[in-house]
Amino acid sequence: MSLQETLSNQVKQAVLAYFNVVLETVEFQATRKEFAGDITIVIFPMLRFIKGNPGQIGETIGNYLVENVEDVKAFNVVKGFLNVEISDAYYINFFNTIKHDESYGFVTPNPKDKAIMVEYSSPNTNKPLHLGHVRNNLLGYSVAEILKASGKKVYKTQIINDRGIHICKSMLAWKLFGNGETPESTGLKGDKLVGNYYVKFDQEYKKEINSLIEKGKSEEEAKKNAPILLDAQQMLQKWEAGDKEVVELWKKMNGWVYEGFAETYKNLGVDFDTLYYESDTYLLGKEFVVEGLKSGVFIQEEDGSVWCDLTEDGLDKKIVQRSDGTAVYMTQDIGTAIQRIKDFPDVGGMVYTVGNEQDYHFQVLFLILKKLGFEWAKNLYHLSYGMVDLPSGKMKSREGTVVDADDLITEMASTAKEISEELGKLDGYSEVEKQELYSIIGLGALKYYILKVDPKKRILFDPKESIDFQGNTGPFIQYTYARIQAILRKADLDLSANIDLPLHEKEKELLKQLELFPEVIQNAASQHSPALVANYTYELVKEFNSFYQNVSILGADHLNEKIFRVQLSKQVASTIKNAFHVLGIQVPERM
RNA sequence: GGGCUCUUAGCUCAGUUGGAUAGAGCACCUCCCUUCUAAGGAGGCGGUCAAAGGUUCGAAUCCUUUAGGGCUCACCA
Repeated sequence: MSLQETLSNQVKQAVLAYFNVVLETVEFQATRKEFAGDITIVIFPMLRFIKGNPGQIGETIGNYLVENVEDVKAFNVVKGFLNVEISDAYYINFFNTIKHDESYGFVTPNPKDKAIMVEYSSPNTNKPLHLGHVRNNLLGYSVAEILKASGKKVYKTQIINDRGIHICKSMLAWKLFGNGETPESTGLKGDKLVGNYYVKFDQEYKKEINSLIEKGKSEEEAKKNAPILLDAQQMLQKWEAGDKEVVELWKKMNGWVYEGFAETYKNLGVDFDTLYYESDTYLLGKEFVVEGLKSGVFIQEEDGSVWCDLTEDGLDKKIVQRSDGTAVYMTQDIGTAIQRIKDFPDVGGMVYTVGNEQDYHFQVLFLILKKLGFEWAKNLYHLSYGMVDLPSGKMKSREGTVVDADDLITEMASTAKEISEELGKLDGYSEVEKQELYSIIGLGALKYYILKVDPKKRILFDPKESIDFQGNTGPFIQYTYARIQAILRKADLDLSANIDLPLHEKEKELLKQLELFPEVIQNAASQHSPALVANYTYELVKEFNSFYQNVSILGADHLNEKIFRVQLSKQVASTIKNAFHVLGIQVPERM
């Protein structure tokens, strides 16, 4: 039984004994630092059931706790807050139970439990990944890792949008202007090369629109009838008809893009367990349109189009199949969800990492799947995240204001290099080791900067601030980890012993902070929020640095004290490592 | 216009079943390296929690209205 549960029970007993009242719940909070005590019991909510003044009630309960709970050492009451002091023995005992646990805070998955599939990234294959994708990837990956750490089996996946007019535009432009260029011939990453032709298409398209307007067409007409657009549309039709030449080109160019993406994913440190391609899934879902019609979930209009009427649920009517019988996005998503459950029967729920501009789409999708009667539909979650804005405003690919993912990663590492060289603490590191470290620090800065913000909120990405390495940043936390490693390298001690001695105030604060970690992981999992883990880690590290600066670890007066402090530092390092692991951030031995 | 959502220090953000004097970092100002890594620590400055009402012992947090941003309302994805 946890201390809080014990306290809760004892408070209830005290209230029953002294006031003859049965309490349902007891409200706890951490005692604020300006007051003596460790745990605070809030008296106010009890006033609804107990007549009397809060101070007196607090005194009564406090006395009862001191007498009946071994770990309660003392108490004080301030304005209806009962601050309870917990014995050092309790915290030392807690520490002894966790100090050899390298996976502290993590829960091992039960193989009998249902798995969760986490979808993230899901890019179009016509241009390189940018900062928006980076947020998506970091969030999706981290939430997947957090879910794993919380005791769930997880599959990471994505749906690659490899077909459609967008890729045909790149294909057409390459065919017209590419002169047979390849990644090999140009030295360009495949996704960059294909992206260049997407831009090229847009330029040509605009030229044609302008010349059509000059010839007297309206803007709308010009946009619809520009020859290059018509050609692209024709290409899409050919693709759908399975035209050999088009399909071959499509395969070739998508192949280039995949190679480019693979490199970016590798550099970003994200991975997938299974992949879905839109070209395989876009026709799925149509059979469920038939099912839905049979069961009355969908209705067919006279023109043949099929709709789902959600007006009773406060939503609109939504089309699920065009009048020509072809599938729309919604049809495909219905099919893909069902297909995934078929492919992975142990999956009991899914998380979709997709920007908040699609909130409505997912609301509708989940509702339709529920109406179609799928049991798992209630376990679908749209991990909706806010846009990434730049100080200059929104990112717009057409205006060239997007921040390229690869460039960003490179820049972060080179900034890390500059700062590291300036500080000059890496004597004895080989060039390879140094490069690896710069990458760890640069990525740490980037990932932490993005993940520390609540996913739901939009992010203002300030390049200058993102490469800040001081304060609430990834490198600050990595630095603390490296500092502890330096101590551990120097500490030639037997760390297996259980030490029992009075705690320094800073030691106690650290232990309290460590105690929170498992709960933080569980909360982060249920709320799908890496930000909770990031903010927790920052608090832990701040606490440690204060300890480090105020208390001598290796210079402790007594051997037992020294051993304990090294053990404590080691456990803090291990917890930093675990917390950062679920954020997808590595920790360095030195920096 | 309908729906959803956001607004907390100069800037970027915490603040999770409603609880004590609203907290951090950056920036600015003081101090602290012959002592375990100063990418650090100790402190200072800085607030009408967008505004106004309401609910109650108590509201940044819940409700209503208003103002200002964002997203969305396609036989696009």
